[in-house]
Amino acid sequence: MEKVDVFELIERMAALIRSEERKKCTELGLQPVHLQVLDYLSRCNRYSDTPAAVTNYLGMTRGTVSQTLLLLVKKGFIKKTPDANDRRMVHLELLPEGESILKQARPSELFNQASSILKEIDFSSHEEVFVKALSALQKANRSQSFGLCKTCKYFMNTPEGYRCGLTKGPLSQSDSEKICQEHAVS
Amino acid sequence: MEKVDVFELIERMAALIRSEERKKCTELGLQPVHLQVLDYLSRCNRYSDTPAAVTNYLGMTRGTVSQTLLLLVKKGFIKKTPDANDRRMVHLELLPEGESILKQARPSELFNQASSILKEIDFSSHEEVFVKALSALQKANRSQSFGLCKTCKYFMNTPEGYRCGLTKGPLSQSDSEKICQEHAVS
DNA sequence: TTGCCCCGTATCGAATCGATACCATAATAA
DNA sequence: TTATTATGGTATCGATTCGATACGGGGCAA
Repeated sequence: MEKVDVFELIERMAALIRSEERKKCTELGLQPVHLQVLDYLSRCNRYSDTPAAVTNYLGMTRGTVSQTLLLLVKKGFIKKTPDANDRRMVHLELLPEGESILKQARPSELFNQASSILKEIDFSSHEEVFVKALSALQKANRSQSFGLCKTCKYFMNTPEGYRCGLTKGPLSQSDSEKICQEHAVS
Repeated sequence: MEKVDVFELIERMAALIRSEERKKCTELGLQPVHLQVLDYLSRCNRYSDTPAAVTNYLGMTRGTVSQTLLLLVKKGFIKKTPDANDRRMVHLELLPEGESILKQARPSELFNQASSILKEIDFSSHEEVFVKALSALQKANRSQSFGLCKTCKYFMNTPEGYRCGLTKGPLSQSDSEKICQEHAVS
């Protein structure tokens, strides 16, 4: 765990997943936060299915959470039921419609593609698993044509230095390690 | 890669990182999207440092991106420079202030803690690396007291079934695998 | 030149979000 | 018991964000 920072890799994967989710969200007419709330509600038990817990977990204010929940109720994704013992409290419950939206929003094709890419790879070390997992995600995401410059099929290593075969422009070491929009896999 | 879904684990880690970032964001008076833009700009080369690329990458509309960039310029985080050849285009550049904010917003303590936890663990299989990485993240995040019920120090396995030592309430199998707000590590 | 496409911006309206104030209930103290 | 404080949730307002639409200006091809 010394050469590569595993959590740096995880953060990169998280960013990739985030932007994928964002696209799904706009398709479904939701904000990313709404999905996060639904996701949380799908994974909490009866001690943590309250607005206050959502507030703590997501780091929003109570007022904002209250409104978000109002919206989710109005859309029919969740249900509120008062607590039997403490009448200040409210329990939240994910309705089938909410689960369905959640399932739609999950970038499952991306994951499936990435999984099958990952399956065919042999690993020599544990850090490598993360490296390969990230690159599998990036490959699976290639439809959007974003990726690291030096993994692009137009990337050329000439005697005069790195060069982009598409634009013919020279590339610095730093360039080659950054994201390019024109990224293509061979 | 059959028993546990690696990307399911990654998604969970992503969610954890997201909520951590959100907290940092509100502290810094920014929206999560702004950080995502800054992060992108720190990792793109001269073929992808334009508003259009940001638009594609984050899945927002051009108008929204334009406004976001306006705000980031006003705050002194980025700089715009027109393209020399194509005068329709604009190149974006992260300023030192922007890099500094980005560095502040990154949940580095969380990662450091998680890393050191992870370092002391032996792995028997490659999938296990992901399982342990998630649990390391959760442990490092314990200050917020969220975590899986069955990993809590109050979790009890009695002859009559699972039970919460804090509330004395019985727990179903499903309960025990969900997030609890009162989660504590021993 | 004309027409067309692309990049970026401006504007408007709907929605989100945080701050503040507020109400109801519970827990605690007097 | 009553008073006080703490807690969980809501309502309202203003600032901000975001998407839709329209627009201007530059490149490109016929």
